[in-house]
Amino acid sequence: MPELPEVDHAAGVLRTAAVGRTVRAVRLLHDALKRRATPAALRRVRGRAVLGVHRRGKHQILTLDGGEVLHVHFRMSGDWHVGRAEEEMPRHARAAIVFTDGVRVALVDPRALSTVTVHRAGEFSLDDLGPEATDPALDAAALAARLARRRGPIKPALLDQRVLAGLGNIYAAEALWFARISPTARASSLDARRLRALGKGIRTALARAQRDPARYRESSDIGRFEVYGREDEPCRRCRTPIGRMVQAGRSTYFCPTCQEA
DNA sequence: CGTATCCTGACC
DNA sequence: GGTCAGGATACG
Repeated sequence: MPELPEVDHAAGVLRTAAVGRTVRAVRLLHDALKRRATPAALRRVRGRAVLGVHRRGKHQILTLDGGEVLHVHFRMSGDWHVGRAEEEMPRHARAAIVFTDGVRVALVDPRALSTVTVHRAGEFSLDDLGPEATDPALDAAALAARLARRRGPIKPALLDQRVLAGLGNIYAAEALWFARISPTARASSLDARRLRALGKGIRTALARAQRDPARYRESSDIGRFEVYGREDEPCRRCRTPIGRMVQAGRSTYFCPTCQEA
């Protein structure tokens, strides 16, 4: 269930499993994923060694020794399962990378919205992505520049990966709560003080999750988030019941009292 | 800018 | 049966 902390963790799992191994085959097991990569493209990665695994925003990038790139995005519900080729495929496996030594990394994704694509040497880029949400250089001035032309509300702007790479629906809400900024505040109208708070809020929200990677696996534990999913429960700062609204088709949770418009 | 769409599963 | 889900994108 991937937001940035989960993808970062998953990329580490993939790195451990894949780097230094040689691809025997990449298999796509669901029609939705097959639509994005031709059999010919998949054949091109056979026999290639994995040089590295990198994360950029919520993207995972495997670089191969022929310069090809295998690009994976989990979207809503992807995760890796590491096993061996002779084992039964896990439930909801939608793709698998099988290595020549028998190690198999399966992409488990109940909703089958993940993407796996193959790119020839030099033909892959993520140039449209904004700076990493976790980048310490993302100060008030940098945020102001990213948000200057966004006339709409701040919350949907934070979800736009061209503005910032890596922030998702949960941590956008969390960051705004930490920064005490209303999700409806106009993005381009935030003053320097609130931009500083926002930068800090983004880092606080993400760092908290990154710090204890085990915690993200527990789906129902109380206290995992400050506002996300807490509609009608008391705000942890001011006890006002947390509100919920829909912005750009996504749920936004917020405190109507201590997050200023 | 918001909305619809891709998918499946969990829950009411 | 309907609603919702942690993402991205095509479209109006």
